[in-house]
Amino acid sequence: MLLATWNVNSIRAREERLIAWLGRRRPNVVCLQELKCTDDQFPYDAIEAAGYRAAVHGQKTYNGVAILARSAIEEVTTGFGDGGDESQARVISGTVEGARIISVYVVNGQSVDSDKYAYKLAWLERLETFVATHDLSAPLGICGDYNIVPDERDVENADSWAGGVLYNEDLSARFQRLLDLGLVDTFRRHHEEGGLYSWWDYRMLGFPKNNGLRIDHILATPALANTSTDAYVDRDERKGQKPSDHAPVLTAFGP
DNA sequence: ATGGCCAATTTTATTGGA
Repeated sequence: MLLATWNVNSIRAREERLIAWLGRRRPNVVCLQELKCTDDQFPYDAIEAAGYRAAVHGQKTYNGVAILARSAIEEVTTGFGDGGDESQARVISGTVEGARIISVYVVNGQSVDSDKYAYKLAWLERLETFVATHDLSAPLGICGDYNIVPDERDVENADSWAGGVLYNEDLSARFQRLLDLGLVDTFRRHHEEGGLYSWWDYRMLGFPKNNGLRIDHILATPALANTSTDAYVDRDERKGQKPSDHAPVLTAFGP
């Protein structure tokens, strides 16, 4: 099973590229983030024509997450369901081919002294609790834009990012806590080296200079992760006309 | 040393992204 995650930065702006990419890569399951559209604006027809089902949790202007799959997506739920704030569409879950799949769009945080960063930290607490409510002995993939740089290998210019809302010791510790629950960073399982990123700033020649961050992650329970055979960033999707500022990250599982 | 983006909406500016 080929599992992908991609922050498309507006699915309407990216529709043409997304459809072409689905046709080329044919992933079994795709977790999308930053749809930036409501459910009724979602391009269901084009995605269906490409051979995919879609479970969508949209929102006007901001956020929005989805799961695409070539087979049925069952038991779809949205949000954390923990009684907390569900006003931002950042989580959708579904079961595909016997694996529970969760698409997450973690809060960015804007600046460390902002209310948004406080919300990010509280949201990450909820994510940790949410993960722990699952059967972690079963196949589970939690994929998305985590807005966390796990460690120094995952940032090109560490000095300029250190202490910010994406890269600091507290966030790295929080990411590690997710791994300590039993999740595996499937990309890291196949790449111990640094310098491999999933996001590059549109500005200041970020991509040509490889001034990037690895913030999009496919985490999986051992039942799934132990079967992974390959993981990679599809850097070609950051090139050419109208790219998202994120490239897709993919992990292949199974025999 | 600095600039150099993109998308949606509130649109000829503002907000947010990372």
